[in-house]
Amino acid sequence: MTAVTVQCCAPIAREPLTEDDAAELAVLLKAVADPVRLRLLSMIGSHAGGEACVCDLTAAFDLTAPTISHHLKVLRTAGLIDSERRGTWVYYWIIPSAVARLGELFTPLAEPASV
Amino acid sequence: MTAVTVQCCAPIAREPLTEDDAAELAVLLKAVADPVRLRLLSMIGSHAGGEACVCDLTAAFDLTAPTISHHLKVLRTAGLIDSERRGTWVYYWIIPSAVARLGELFTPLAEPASV
DNA sequence: TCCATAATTCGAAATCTATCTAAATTATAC
DNA sequence: GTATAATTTAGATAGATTTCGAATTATGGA
Repeated sequence: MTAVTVQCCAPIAREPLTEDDAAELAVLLKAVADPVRLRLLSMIGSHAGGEACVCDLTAAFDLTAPTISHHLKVLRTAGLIDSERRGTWVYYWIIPSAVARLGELFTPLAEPASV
Repeated sequence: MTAVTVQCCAPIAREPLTEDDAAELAVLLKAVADPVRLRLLSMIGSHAGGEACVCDLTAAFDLTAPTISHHLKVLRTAGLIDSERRGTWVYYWIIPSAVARLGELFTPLAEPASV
């Protein structure tokens, strides 16, 4: 036998969020609620080797370097990505646990009761 | 034996999002990237009976009725909640599949390889 | 039919966000 | 030193967002 668990509801729907928790969560969600940042996140995450050079990222958009830099900083401040300089270039990678935490907010806690 | 699955990565990080997909997703994420709407969503979802009256929701905030109405409309337009008038009052409930879809974006597809 | 209440819609004000240009700054390689 | 990659800063602008008060719609009861 496997799952005794009950498909309840996303953590966000189990009990009302406090005002403070909601404010904090909104900051995290705002970080990903932008088309450019979503693409940056997915480009970084899907890049070979798990990391991407800013030079590649900037080249993929029709935006200036300062603008890309700004978006990367928003993602970084939110704790979703991290970076390191190696020689001339700066590389970014995803922090999987942070992204997973986002997912857990909306995902039912338990597996569906075995069908 | 249970899981042969590999913990890969969130769908968002498997391959780069197209510009169109990113734009569409951003709309959905923007809907939840607001403290008031997050609280509304969690209040509706955690309310006894699975639905909540606008009158209860409005009373819980220090905001006017039109403002709450606006936020409910954003959530509704995003497909996250639905509503029905019953007599004098209007009731809202969560659309679980829509909320779950949000979660799936950031959740690793597979269970962790059995430890 | 008229009135009171619940909720939404409308229109406007204040604020925030994304983006640019341009310039300055930092770090590294040659 | 000089060139390149990237970030930061400042100021500017266009557009989106949050919020309100007033007007509107829908319903139930006197």
